[in-house]
Amino acid sequence: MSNTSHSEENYLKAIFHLGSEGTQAVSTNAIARNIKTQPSSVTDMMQRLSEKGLVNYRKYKGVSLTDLGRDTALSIIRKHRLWEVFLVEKLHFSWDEVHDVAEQLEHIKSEKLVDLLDEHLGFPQYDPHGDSIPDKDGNYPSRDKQLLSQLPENAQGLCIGVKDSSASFLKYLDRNKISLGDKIKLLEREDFDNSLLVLVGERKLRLSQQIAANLYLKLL
Amino acid sequence: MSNTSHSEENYLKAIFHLGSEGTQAVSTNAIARNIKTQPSSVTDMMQRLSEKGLVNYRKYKGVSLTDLGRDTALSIIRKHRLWEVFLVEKLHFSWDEVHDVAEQLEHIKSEKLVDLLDEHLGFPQYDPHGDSIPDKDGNYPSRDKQLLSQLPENAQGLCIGVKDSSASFLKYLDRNKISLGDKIKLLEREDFDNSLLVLVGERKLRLSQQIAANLYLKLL
DNA sequence: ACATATTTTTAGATTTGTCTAAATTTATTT
DNA sequence: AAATAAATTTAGACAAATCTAAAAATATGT
Ligand SMILES: [Mn+2]
Ligand SMILES: [Mn+2]
Ligand SMILES: [Mn+2]
Ligand SMILES: [Mn+2]
Repeated sequence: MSNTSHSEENYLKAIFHLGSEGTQAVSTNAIARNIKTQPSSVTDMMQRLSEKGLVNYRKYKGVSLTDLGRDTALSIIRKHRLWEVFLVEKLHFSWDEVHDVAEQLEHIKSEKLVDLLDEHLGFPQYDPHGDSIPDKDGNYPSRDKQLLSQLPENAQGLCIGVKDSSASFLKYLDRNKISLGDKIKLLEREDFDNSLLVLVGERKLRLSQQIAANLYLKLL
Repeated sequence: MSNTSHSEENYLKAIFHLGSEGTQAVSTNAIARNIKTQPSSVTDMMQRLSEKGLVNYRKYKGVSLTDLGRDTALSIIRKHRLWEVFLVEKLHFSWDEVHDVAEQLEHIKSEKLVDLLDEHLGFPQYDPHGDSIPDKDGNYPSRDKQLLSQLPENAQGLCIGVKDSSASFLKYLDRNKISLGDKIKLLEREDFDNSLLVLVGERKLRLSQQIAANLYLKLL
């Protein structure tokens, strides 16, 4: 396999996430913003990743992942999400605490470790935030899901994921007792501010547009 | 806490191990040999670690750990050994496969992770090679153990650790079905080559001096 | 004690990954 | 189609970690 550094792996992941799974070209500035670095550093790195055959880079035109780059990115994402499952299921971290630790663990290099971890966890398909976990060949299920904010009135579904997985959003959900797996029904939309009146299980709640735009539902 | 790099941590660990738990001064060359680097790189690093207050360094006189350096080294060793236990107990790695992965895992920075891992493993006192695991304050049990090679005839004890934990030695032990916890009795020593005739459980075995010099026993 | 060998340090170079400031290219307005 | 703005790249610098070769300090042997 390719011999990628910690830093190179972070760039590959960013390109994957920014360019709808790596296929689309991504701009220098978008990457810089994503990994909190300067555009000039991104350009440097893109030239190096291009040398290594991990990205397709055309000056001023943005980058996309090569097949090799995509495989590498998926293997990092696989590790990230498996470690998140481990932290929540086995060590009882809460879902808002796992990301930063997983950012470190995802760079550990040992195929055996990843595969045994996967087995130890019972080959989970989704991480604690509802994101799907690629298998060892890089395949992952894509399920159809919709943002709560985009549903028509009276639609209902199961909450299966979050779009924003920042600690502050996750803690908001905890405080309001909204968890993955909950049944949510859209009762009515307030035209003025686009806030929603919803039924979470048995409870009536009012959710702002911002909240609703970050909750994924699987329609029932 | 101190903000140590991956590389700095490896140097601190080396100094700890080479200078009987960090208290004694260690030579530049010994460190270089231990971490497979050049003596000039060691000198450079010692000057940097000294700046950071992690080691006591006197030109040409060797180096020892400060209290802060010792604490840091112990925290890395704690993590290394806890991860080794995890890999063996939970993921079913064999004891000769864990070291290299633990060398990576020991650098993950999250106090919460380490403490929850410790709890998850049931606060183990020893790693798979019989080395003791420091607790969160850096305390660890020291038990009296003796090398099999140094026992008098007819002495017997429990095998509680290995001095050399290289994969090749550990695999030799596996092939010969010698494990930690086995009862070993020294039947006779051959004067010519210092090899030993021993009883491992019920089995009679002849062990070379080299093997015997790497097995720790607790006398019965 | 003096010559020789060994150990350790310094000097200078290299790689990786980052930065700021300036130059260049591409996009947007008027 | 210029002029202006925004995005991107280049140039040059820097810190961390490493190396090789040369110089300096320490240890050893006669
Ligand atoms: Mn995450
Ligand atoms: Mn996640
Ligand atoms: Mn080890
Ligand atoms: Mn060990």
